[in-house]
Amino acid sequence: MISERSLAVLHAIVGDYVALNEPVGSKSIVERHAFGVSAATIRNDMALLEDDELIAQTHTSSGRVPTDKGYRLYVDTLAKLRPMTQAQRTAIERFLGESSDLDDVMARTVRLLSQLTNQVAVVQYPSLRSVAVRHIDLVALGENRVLCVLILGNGVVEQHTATLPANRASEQWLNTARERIATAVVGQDIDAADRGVAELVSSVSEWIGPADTELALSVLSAVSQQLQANRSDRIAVAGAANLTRPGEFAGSLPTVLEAIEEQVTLLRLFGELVQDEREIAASIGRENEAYGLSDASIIATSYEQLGASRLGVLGPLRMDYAGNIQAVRAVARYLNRLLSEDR
Amino acid sequence: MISERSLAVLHAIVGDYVALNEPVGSKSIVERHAFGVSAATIRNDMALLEDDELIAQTHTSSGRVPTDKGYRLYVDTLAKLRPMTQAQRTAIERFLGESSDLDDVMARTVRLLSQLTNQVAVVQYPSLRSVAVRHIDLVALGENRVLCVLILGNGVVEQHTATLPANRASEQWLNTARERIATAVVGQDIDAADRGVAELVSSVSEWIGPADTELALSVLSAVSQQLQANRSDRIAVAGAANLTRPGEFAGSLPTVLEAIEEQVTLLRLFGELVQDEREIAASIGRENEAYGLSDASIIATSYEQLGASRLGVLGPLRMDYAGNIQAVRAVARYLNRLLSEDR
DNA sequence: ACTGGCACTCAGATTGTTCGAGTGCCAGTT
DNA sequence: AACTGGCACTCGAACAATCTGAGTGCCAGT
Repeated sequence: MISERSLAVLHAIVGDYVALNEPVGSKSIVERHAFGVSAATIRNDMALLEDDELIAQTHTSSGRVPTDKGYRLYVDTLAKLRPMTQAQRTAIERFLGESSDLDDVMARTVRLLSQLTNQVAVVQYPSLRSVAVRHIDLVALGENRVLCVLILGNGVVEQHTATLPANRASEQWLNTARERIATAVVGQDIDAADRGVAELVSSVSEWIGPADTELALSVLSAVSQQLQANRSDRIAVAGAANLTRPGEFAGSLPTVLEAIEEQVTLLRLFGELVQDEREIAASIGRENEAYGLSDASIIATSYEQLGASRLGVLGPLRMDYAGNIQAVRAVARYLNRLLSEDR
Repeated sequence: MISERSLAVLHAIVGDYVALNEPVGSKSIVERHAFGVSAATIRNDMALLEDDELIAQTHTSSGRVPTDKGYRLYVDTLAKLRPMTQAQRTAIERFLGESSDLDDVMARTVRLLSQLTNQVAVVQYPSLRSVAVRHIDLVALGENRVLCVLILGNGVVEQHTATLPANRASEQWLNTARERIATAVVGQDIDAADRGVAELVSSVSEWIGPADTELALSVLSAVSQQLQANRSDRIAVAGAANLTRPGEFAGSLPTVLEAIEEQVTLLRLFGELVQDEREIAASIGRENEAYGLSDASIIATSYEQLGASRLGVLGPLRMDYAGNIQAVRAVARYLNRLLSEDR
């Protein structure tokens, strides 16, 4: 088992290393922290920590550096979170106030988070699953295309075009179809709406002439497809420039940039990471190996009461975990308030 | 004036430097290119080129490297464009085929361009100015908010929420308003539609009870605002990882990443760059100084017949201009076809 | 107008040397 | 048993000295 003081030493090492970006040695620890013991004693503790693979030396004889495992233990034993600085608070406050459409809110939020943490910030768009369909529209579009527009309770507008089979849909035909679908769908949440559409499909011949079943089916399938592909799988990213801070992602920068651009990766990662709603989750170094992000740490949480959407930051192993956790939590809380109040 | 052969030497230097990423010397030129003359002669030509500041040496005695001005002349005198490789052709062909909504098309196009060029690709969303309004909708949204949805001829859906003054709009009231606005707007192009709305505003008291003028005005202003803020000012970016190719953007990487993220910058740059419709434009090195992109070159063109929208690539000074120009042109042409055919 | 030859320059690689922060270990102290 | 001081040792970083070779400018000769 790890002694009380050894753990304190670990914390000191992580702290100093994050602050100074240099391997930290026994001597500098006694200087910078008021342990009541000598350097030699610290060295012994450090030897223990090294046995447990919590810290490592870059080469024989030079200060220690936390390992992934060390960071992990550090985060897990992180008790007191530093309160946010005044600057951070006012930044969030000032950011409050005007909000207009969802895209705007997302863009600003992600930028805010990135500035607060000086890392890459990632915000997933709110999930739509639990939100009601407010309006549906079918608009004829050129030859044989129909545009389905879905307006959701939280102000999100979904669009999708469906290609129709040969026989064209008249304006009037579209009107009846729209009406019919609307009654089955409006006011329902996404899942219920989809079930409603499914019923329409099964009873299609009852409400439409047999000649047009094919037409109706293709429209319905488009609507259903659109309901299912609820676009909560969009994300906003900001602060990529922070990755270039010298010495951070030396070799793996391209990989990280690719991962960020490849939104699917991020979505999977976030999805897997944030399992328990409401909790802050961290994934450190090689824990992200599967996503090619072994050199990065991710701090994330979910931000809708209902939980399906995520936000977080991505940064180097050597990051200010305490501060970033705090910032992620604050922004999530703030976004919760903004989204619920506002709609 | 510059001699025929000197120009050829410049082309050789640019070509070799782009290919090898090493300053190129007189000797290596005679080896790699079939000039019928000796190294010493080449040296004389190079001295001339250097007098004209078209090439420079990194230090006394070591090969020459093109200057910004050299690249510029190179691009301007680029006559024969290498035909696209077979691989590139098939990539574009394969990419053809399924297209669904605009977001998808943009995402795929930008990725395609990035892969073809191995640079950062930028595609501005199609401009909406010249496109007809196909449908307009007003949807009551919570307490005192109204969501305006605008569907345009090219399949783009615009959304915007308007906050109403105290007196709420009934569902029925919205219906009449919608109808009225629709007749003024549907079928018009954006500009005409905006004029239509302006007329409605000036004659508002005629078609609405005086009690509701305030209400009507706020809705109309929202619609107008939305028409004006035609969102052609969105852009899609891909291939940021290409910036990390070793040795390319050594110091300026953060700046470049910031510029890419700051879409406003890119939009301005593109806007200024592509003046003549249909033409390929290039901006090299310090020509981009105003945007903090002195280390980058941009190759861009416009891609809608009507010209307001742009696409292009951004890369290091030392890039394959001929190939990239070719790729940009091909993708623009392709996108033209796709967008016009399809809608 | 072009060429061959020659002296000169200079970045980059290679090697050697020194310096010092940091370590492990052990005998001694509390 | 826990801590401390001391000591020999290690090894990267920093610096200096040296060497190498690609490349140049220039000039006399074809």
